[in-house]
Amino acid sequence: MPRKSLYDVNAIMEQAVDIFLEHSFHGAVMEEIIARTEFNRRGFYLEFGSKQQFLYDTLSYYHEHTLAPIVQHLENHHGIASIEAFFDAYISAMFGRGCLLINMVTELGHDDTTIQSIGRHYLDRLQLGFIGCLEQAQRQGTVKAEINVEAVALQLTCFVQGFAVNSILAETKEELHIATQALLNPIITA
Amino acid sequence: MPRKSLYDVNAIMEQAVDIFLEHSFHGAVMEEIIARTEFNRRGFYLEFGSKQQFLYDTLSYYHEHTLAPIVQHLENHHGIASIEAFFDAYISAMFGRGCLLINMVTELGHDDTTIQSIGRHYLDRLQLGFIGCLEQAQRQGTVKAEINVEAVALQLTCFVQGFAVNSILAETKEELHIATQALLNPIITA
DNA sequence: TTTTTAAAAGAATAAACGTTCTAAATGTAG
DNA sequence: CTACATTTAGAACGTTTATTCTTTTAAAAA
Repeated sequence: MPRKSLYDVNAIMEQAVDIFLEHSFHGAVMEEIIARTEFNRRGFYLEFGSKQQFLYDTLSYYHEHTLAPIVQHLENHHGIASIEAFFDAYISAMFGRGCLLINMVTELGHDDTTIQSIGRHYLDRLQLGFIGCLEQAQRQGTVKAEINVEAVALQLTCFVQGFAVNSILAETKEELHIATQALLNPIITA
Repeated sequence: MPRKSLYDVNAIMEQAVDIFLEHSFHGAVMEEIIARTEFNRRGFYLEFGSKQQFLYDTLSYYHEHTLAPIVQHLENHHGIASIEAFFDAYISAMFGRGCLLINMVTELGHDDTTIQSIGRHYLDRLQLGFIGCLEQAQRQGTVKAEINVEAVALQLTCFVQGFAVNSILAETKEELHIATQALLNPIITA
């Protein structure tokens, strides 16, 4: 029997997310990927085949382990509380780092249809999540009855991407929370 | 007397913006930059010194010719009308392309302090522009007196970056306009 | 027209990069 | 303990990249 490989794919993915967040896709060179992960070159290419495929897998891991659990808050359908929980979790995850998916959309989105499609699915899921929460909140009477649910959801979805960008430059978490409050205040019943 | 150079730096900058928007910084190779601009290699390095400096100059051109005229709307201090004019102009400029400055912030923002600083200045200017318009609008009675001007300005600034990202993936301009309306409606006096 | 000077074109260069290959090391089964 | 299969480490390879150099071309002043 042969020896078993020493590396833990999940741990590697975790570091890959950091590396791609720090340096972008093209800015992250194989040298650093090999050095900072517990990989050896051969293992890397046996496991992933190419740097490009490695990005896709990392993105998939990031979606599953970072984005999906946050979006999950919206899918609990607890109205406005879910939306607030979502933003709290989102700010914590993004602050000082930004969002890997959004970074890949801005870097590769024009050329790479795979990234485009992942990005669009993510936006759709957000949009549907917000709609569900807002409808629930309207039934509960916690948001104003007169708001246009789809339009507000579109606005919230857009806002989330703004957070992803601002998180890279923001000096403090505070301003992100203040912006969220300004966003939610007007739709909440007094 | 020697012959004069044939290239027009402004025209080149215009194309450079397109190239960097399409392929990102690292994704844009000198081969294409030389081929798509009316440049020859020697002229390029005589004029800019390096690809990196070329990016900075392109970014400066982009700020002056694309972003600044749009932000200018906010500096007219015509209250809510200025804000609406700003968003109309912004959506037109970004749709299907995204924002070069924001793309460079997401791609290079962690490593490159020059880009960081350009990005922060831009966000500050937006923030101040929104504050000026909102205060003016409050004096005119066109936005509600009870809103927290700084918080709403923070929210609008954040929203703008979300537009920059969504513009890359959005199918139609319509959804961007709808989101803007949802954003502005709650602060406008009935 | 001649001379001069710089631009244009693109070949050349050296470094960096993604990927593959080689040889040594090591865990496991018999 | 031996033999094997596979990992590990990192040297090697072929491309691609940014940058420089060389040669040819052409505008403009004398």
